[in-house]
Amino acid sequence: MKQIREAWKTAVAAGIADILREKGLDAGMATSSAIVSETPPKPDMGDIGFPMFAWSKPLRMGPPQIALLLADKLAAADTPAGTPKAIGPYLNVFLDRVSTSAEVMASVAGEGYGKSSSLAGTRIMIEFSSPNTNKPLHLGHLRNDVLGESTSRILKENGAEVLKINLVNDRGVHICKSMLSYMAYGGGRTPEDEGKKPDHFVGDYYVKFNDLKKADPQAEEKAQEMLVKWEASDPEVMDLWKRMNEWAVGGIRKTYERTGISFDKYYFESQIYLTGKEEVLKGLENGAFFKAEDGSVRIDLSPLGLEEKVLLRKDGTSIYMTQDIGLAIHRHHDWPFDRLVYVVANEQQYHFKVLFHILERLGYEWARNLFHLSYGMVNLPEGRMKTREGTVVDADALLESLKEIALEEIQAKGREEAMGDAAEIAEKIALGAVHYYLAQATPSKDMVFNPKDSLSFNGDTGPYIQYMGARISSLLRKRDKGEGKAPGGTVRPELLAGDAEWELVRRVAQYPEVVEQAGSEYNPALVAAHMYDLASAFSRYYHDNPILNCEDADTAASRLALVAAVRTVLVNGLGLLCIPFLEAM
RNA sequence: GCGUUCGUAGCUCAGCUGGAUAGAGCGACGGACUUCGAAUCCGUAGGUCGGGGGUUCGACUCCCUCCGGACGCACCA
Repeated sequence: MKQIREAWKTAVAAGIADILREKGLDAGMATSSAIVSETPPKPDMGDIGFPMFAWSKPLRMGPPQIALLLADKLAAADTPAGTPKAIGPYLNVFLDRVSTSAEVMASVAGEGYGKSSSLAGTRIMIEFSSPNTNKPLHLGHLRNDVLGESTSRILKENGAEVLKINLVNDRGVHICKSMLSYMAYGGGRTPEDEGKKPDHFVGDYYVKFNDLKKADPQAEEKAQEMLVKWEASDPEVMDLWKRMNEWAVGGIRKTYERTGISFDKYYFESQIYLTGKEEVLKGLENGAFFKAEDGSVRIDLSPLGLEEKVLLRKDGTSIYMTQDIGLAIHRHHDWPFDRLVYVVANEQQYHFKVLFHILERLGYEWARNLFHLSYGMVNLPEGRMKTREGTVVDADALLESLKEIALEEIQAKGREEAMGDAAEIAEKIALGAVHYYLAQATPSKDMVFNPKDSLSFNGDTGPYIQYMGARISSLLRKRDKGEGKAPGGTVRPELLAGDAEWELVRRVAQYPEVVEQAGSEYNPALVAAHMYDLASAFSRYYHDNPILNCEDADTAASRLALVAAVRTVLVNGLGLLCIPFLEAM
């Protein structure tokens, strides 16, 4: 589809250049990159649209006249297969359906439909999730995770070499709080003793710190003192810290396994929180930074229209920013990347703006290719999630409850026997529900997560798309068993040129362009939207047209091939979105 | 107060980078199972795109301003 589009752009450019020359004007401006193409709003208006407005001024003609003239020119010229037609101020192309269908079907049948080489040779590091080791993952992390994982997969699909990394926040005063609390109330018990998932076990003590504060007014200070001991590698503190961290990280990894999230490399703040100091001092030497009167090292951010920012305290200790400077440089040393993507909530926009500026100021070439994939908050229908009010949605509990509801639904429909392991399917439906819901929203915007809506099997949801995939799979299973009219039939592209079939062919054909755009914009929501469009187009087609049982063998074989192509796109696209594809549900 | 950002149908979201009558889903109302699984499909109602200016042949999209929400504005991470 992209090649076809590009070919037509070139043809249109040549046509415009012709007209320019005839008018004695400079034809140089009519390059194919100057030609805007779009998709007409309705299929009966054609397959590719070229608006003529922009040429109105140089040609001193009305757009409709240009379109007419151009249509004539192209009709006489050597163009790709298809028919150009002037429709108002647009020159629309009606593709040759038979040859296009044949081409599309052939390319879907090949390996890895949707892969492109648009990012070939690019090394991209992407950081996401970044959990704290004092509590389990919550709904906000799930959005982060699905964005990070999907974006990684989409970048890879476009040919990039991707390294997924997780920066675990395993140090700091908040970690000490759960440790203190455990010392007070834990009694040496382990997660196994209580039969709890270990990250929840740790998280519960973090919450209990509130009780401790009431019981011991010195609790906050004690946490600070413990942090000092930790930094001094006090053996007792380190011992407990290691034990609790293992619990927390172990539990969090279980959740990643469950949701299909993975990392190529883990970084732990405890190991790198001191880095960055040298780089800041280097920057001080070469004049990027300056020493303030109080002895702290700072940067002047007036080029950004901001105030100054401290990078090293007057006592020489480092801060969050220092650490991130060091870490970025360190990472580039570990794995020289062309781009680095940080999937971090939008509350840290200022931080990254400054960080990127600092790294550029330090003269790193790659600093211009750092990207903050900033995403909005996940709110609930009742409002914002608040830690203090206990309204934070726990990731594990959410998945569990969605799974249960899905299972009940399966039982209510009496589908258990038809699908083998009902619990496993229910789990995959729950995952599909959450991941689709989170991936479908534009990343940068805040969103409302409604658990009930996400699981609704009607409408724009993950389970709906999974269902359509299952229905196609069911048809194909039947074909393979020799049911229906297809046996002995031949796939013939001319049987895929009707309006109904063409609707599906077009959407299948558009998929690779969608993946490419999603990659260049770091936006999985584009893929999600296309999955829904395709699934619902299939559903309509399926409702209106017999597939397995249609009149003759050739038609049945052709339609089954078309529907199989739809299935391939669903399999590939859902894969990019971390949504399990289901053969039956 | 300053900065960033968002405001599209009752609700949740799209809107192809400035173009063809602003689109979906949910909810509401009304329809469709003797035929490939109805977890489905079809139809109806519902919008002065937060308000007001401006740029443009053309603005939901760009600029200004006001209103409203979110998030930032640490020598915390």
